[in-house]
Amino acid sequence: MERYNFKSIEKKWQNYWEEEKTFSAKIDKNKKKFYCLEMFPYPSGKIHMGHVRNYTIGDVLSRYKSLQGYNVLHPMGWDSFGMPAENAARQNNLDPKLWTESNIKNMKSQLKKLGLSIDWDREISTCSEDYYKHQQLFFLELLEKKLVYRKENYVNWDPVDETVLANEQVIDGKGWRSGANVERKKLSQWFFNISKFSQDLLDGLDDLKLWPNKVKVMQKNWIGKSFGSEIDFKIEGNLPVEKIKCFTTRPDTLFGFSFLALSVDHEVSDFYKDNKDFIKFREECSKTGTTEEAIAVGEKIGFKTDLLALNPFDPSQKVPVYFANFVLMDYGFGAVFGCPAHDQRDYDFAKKYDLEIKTVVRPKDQDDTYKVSNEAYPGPGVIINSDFLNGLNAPESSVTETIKILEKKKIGNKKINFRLKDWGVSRQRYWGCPIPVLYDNNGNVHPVPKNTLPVKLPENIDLNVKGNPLDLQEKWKKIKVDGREFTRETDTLDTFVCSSWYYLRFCSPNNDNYGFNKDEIDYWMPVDQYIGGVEHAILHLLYSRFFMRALSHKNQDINITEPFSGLFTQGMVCHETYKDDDNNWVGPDEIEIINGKKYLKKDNTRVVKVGPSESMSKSKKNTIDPEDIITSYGADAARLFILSDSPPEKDVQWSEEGISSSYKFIQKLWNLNTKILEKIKKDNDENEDKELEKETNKFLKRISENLENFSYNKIVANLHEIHSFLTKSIDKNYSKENILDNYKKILIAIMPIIPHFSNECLEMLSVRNVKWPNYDLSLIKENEISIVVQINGKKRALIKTIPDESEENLFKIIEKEEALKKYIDNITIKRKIYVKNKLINIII
RNA sequence: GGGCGAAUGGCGGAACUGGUAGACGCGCACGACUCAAAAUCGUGUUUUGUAAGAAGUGAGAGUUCGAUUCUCUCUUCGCCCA
Repeated sequence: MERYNFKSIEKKWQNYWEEEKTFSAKIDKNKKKFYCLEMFPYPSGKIHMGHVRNYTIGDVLSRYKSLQGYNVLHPMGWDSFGMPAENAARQNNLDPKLWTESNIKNMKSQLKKLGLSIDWDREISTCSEDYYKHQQLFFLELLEKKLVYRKENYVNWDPVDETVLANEQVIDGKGWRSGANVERKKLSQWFFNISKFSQDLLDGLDDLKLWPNKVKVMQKNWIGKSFGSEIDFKIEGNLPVEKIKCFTTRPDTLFGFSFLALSVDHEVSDFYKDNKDFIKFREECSKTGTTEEAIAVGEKIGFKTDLLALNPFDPSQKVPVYFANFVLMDYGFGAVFGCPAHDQRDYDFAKKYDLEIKTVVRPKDQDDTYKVSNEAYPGPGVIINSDFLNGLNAPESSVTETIKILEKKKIGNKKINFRLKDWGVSRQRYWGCPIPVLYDNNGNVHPVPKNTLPVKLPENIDLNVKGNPLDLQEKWKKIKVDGREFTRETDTLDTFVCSSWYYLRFCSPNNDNYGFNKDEIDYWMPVDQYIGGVEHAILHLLYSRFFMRALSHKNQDINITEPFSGLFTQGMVCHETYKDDDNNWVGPDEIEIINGKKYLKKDNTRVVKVGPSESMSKSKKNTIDPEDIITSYGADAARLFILSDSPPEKDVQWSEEGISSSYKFIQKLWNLNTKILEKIKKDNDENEDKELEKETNKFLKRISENLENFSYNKIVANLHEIHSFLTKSIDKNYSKENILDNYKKILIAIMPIIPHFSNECLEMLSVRNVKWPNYDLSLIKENEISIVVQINGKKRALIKTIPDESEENLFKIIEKEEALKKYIDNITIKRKIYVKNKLINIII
């Protein structure tokens, strides 16, 4: 029997698809559209298994929808701006553009080898001028709509590299590359006003029925709506400060007030800017870092001011005002009131500085003498020791009641606060989209005239410099407009901006005068199914949702607010980890298996330590190169295996045994195909067709359902089952016509999973222009079914009968059943529970 | 610390709205082919027991004729936020 030559067959079909432009998408208003999008990759140089999984899942869906008759848009592009290119270029003295372009070329050819149904004519790359010029125009439009603004903000500053670091580039307070202690520095930066849409972004989540709940919960928490009040505290002391505004979610605990805490960046700090102790304290604070985690874990420290704050409900109660390291300027107003009894952070602070701890909430099961001890009590209960608030249920009615009183007395207001902060988009980097803004000699902002866009990145420049290379490009920076001199903005945009609208560009990749074309986005948008890693659950997805709103803001031409109506987040690809005796990581390709034990390949004597399966990463050396896999086993085998072992939303474990078994299975399918072809050649008009029809339709039903639910791992199981059925029954007397008809349907149904194999076999049967085979429920109907007989809930027998049998008839059969006699003969039956076509439970 | 989720054979995982637990695959064992091995094919494979049977879905309780599925408590793990 001839072996399946995946190399030539896969190549053949990939060429065919390319030449025929099989996956080219065109608007056809008579057809229902389906926009399937996977998160586009960063062109790092090579695809990894995560890509294989992501794009295989999307490809299965695209091909399935296409077979069902949808007009499918399935594009691919490159998220090609960003740090790695700049770093690589710096290290090897290369041009980031050339580096990126050559990576794209390589990865594109690798993706093609996977046999993906992508419309490559729509390929886009965010670092190309054709892309970023539209982004610059959007920026200016947002500037006009006042959705972009400039403000001073603290950043992580690396004094050695003279550069701004992202939070994840700060490791233990040190720069990831230089190792220098990171400083806080105030810089003027560009911001997108995402917080303007906080409520809308939150409300929009309810309409996203096809999003995983966990992602919606994560976004909801990130937006972080909290309900409370702002309160003005009167201040006494020797400084010209009359009052300080605070935000709190627990105004009902005001009687437990024992200090007021300010951020070191609060305006009151101006009075202390020359105070040596305060300067020292502020330095101390910057060491603990500004992340919420660092603050929660770190020691709470304070600096006592000369001010006293008055309790608005009882002005005779005066408490000290502190600067404290756990108060952030960008939360509320940079000021919080401390209630140690009912907030652990405040409790720790009060203990340290020996401040009063007054209990004002008691748990429901305690009486009014209850006193907080050892730790704060933040839970629900009843208000005590609080004058006119006593007896209220906390926090439900107590918070709203307190706010009412505050408003009546004009000392506070109801206030909704959001955790979501405006999006800082300035990056002091070369390899990004230039921000199209100019400064005149007085530092005033002017948009770059739209007709002069794009602002192109200067090429062939020296990247081995400290700080932002663009800052040193004097020639590029200086520009004359209408005779006036200006200086260019040298910051570039966060790469998340590029990925916030690329889904629109795919609808009209060649539209030259604007980022997209209205008719085209009206037809294709929104994305019906977006697929990608859960690591983008918050930022990328939220930014994209914001960007769609920002574009349609004050623009009646665009009536899309949610870019992605369906979302699927796939799990990671994992692999066993290995270490040698010296605890060095060892890669799978450095290992040899002898008698079931894993040895180091190079000396064959030392056994490696097998560690847990972890997500593939270069540092742990547990990566598998997809290209090697495709070369040795073929794209269909790779696709089949990446889908087979786990549900797509969970992590999958890559294994040598697994991929090899998928490879063998395709060989088995091929052998079966050969047998079926022989069978079809022979005339045979005898008739055992019913069973074949039934099994085929059962298979089609299962595979259709599993495709709809993303249960792709179960599809692989279905495939094994139908293979096993056909292998066992191929020698039966099926008529030629029937076997052809059913086998054809099976081949079409497996096309989304293993498209090269399926197309090849269909071609051998001269089948073209295929449609998704719908199943026929009437053919699946069984004429004999098994019913479980339970005695007191325990399974005792299985009896065969016809469907929908009456309880009486069924019981007649049961009485005759030998195995059951010992249980029911001469015994009174208390009760019978009959679940039609499933089971009968006899209670004795 | 808070939120969300998960826990099923040696392993990955099935089990529709409560109704035959362990589909399918891997691994393993045995057999066939072979001088032999690999490949391939076949059979078996939750545990225990010769068997009939009994036990069994992280632990403990509850609801129910019946619980992997629902409720509560706990343990462990994962992810996110801190």
